[in-house]
Amino acid sequence: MEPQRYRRALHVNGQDVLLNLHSTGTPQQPRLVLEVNGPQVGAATLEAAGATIQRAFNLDSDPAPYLDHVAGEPVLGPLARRWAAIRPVLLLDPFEALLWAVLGQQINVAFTRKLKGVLVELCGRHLVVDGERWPLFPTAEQVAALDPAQLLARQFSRAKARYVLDLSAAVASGELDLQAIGALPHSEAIAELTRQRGIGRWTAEYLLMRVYGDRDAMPAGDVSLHKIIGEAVVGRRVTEAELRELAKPWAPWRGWAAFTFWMENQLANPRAFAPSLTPE
DNA sequence: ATCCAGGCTCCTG
DNA sequence: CAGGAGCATGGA
Repeated sequence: MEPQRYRRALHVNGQDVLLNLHSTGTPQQPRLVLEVNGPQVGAATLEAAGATIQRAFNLDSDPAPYLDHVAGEPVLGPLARRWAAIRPVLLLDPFEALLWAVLGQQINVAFTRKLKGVLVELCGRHLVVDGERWPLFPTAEQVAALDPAQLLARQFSRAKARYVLDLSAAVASGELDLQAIGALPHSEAIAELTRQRGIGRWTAEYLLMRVYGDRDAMPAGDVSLHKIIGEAVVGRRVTEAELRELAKPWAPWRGWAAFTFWMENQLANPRAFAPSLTPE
């Protein structure tokens, strides 16, 4: 196994820290080491960072029930086994994930990264560790304070600028409580999220899957899933309604099923979209 | 140029 | 309630 390292700045337990995750040990006995750097990192922050990483990398989840459930599926079964060692990775920060999802609506991933970079740049939040500057995703308050004209000048569409600013204001005011939504049952969480302008069903399901770890949440409106699952299972692109029907037997693992197809698709087509194996 | 991209809102029938 | 038009923007 190649040595892997993952580093990023994150707001944890009320403070900004730099997470440094790397693997050691052997392929037989792999071992993950997490370092947490920053000014005055206490035990509570260390613990919170550890819990965040453990959760985000799905380290405690057991793929066996998923594999069993789809074992009889002619297409998905073998694919799930192929990707059994790779668990769906969650996103670390709910607010960042929300804006990521909204930014990514109807545009390609490269451009989504660019737009996210604009927010980071305009707000300028960062952490300095050992003289090195690490960008931090802005707070909801910071984004809400931006002028729409700034965003329009930086390739945001009018709708996108509006969604981003309004949603940030809603999070800042507490009207949209991303933490509380994580405790709601699936359908209530979807309803709570889609109440906001700019969050449709795709975005809500995406967040359930990638932030809240709902293993059954599949963004069935996703055009990439229409193509890759449709072609893999019935030999042609399918509609959202067809995908929902086709995915029913995979419940309660539809989120993991989507992940499996995304991984497989990337193997076949390296330039295609796939969920990052490190939280973006 | 043309089509596509990890959709959403709003308006029809 | 389902379906679809219209929308904006950049990338290939």
